[in-house]
Amino acid sequence: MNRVAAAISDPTRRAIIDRLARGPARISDVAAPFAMSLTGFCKHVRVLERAKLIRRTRSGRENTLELSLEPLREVALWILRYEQFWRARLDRLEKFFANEKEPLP
Amino acid sequence: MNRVAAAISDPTRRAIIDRLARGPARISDVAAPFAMSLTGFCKHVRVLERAKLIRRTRSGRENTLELSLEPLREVALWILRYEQFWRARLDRLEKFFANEKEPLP
DNA sequence: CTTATATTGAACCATATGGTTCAGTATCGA
DNA sequence: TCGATACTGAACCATATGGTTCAATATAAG
Repeated sequence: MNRVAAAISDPTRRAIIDRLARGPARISDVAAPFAMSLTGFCKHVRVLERAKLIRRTRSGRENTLELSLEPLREVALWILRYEQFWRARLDRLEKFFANEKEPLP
Repeated sequence: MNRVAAAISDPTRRAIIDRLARGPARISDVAAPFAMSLTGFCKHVRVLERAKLIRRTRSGRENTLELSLEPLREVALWILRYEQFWRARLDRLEKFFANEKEPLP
């Protein structure tokens, strides 16, 4: 989980994850909103890929990125071991999510 | 939450958190099990301190470290947004299968 | 007062991160 | 075929991380 926690420590990469949570997309399309060179952007993609948080599908010259949230589970589980320290807050959080109709931003 | 996620991406620092979850302790005592110089260990403490995951109380020459799990909440919250996403997908999938005439393969 | 204990600072090293630019490759469309 | 599009690699830079050793400081204990 080292690479996963490190991966989500960067706001650009969290934004990439947020974007891909709405569905798979090409690198260029995901990169478009970022004020950064495409080369720099690709480095973030590499970091997410090494953390297994995204899968890449090459078809021709296009690279389609797809989110794989599985590795986040381990980090969540580690943090939730301390659940007892803030159980009340977590309960409220769960209720909040339970009442949401659209879970994603 | 950048510093927090980065802080927990290192196994030594996660072990420090695990140790301090059992109660406050002096730096030397926390450091003892680690095959590492005390100076090196103190650097990890600094990282955790900047992430506000531990508080330090100086009394004389001793530094007592105390855990503050609060900052982890933001990371947990961010991940749990997707936990909900998994559940929502699963729910939809279950409904889909529930309406199928053919049983599951 | 002297010495041992607890911790920090400074300097150093290797590697990773987050970014750039420029050049190259591969492929799609006209 | 030719040019535009979609990336990727190489080289570079600054800073952070994870570690070391040796020296310094502060304080507690004898």
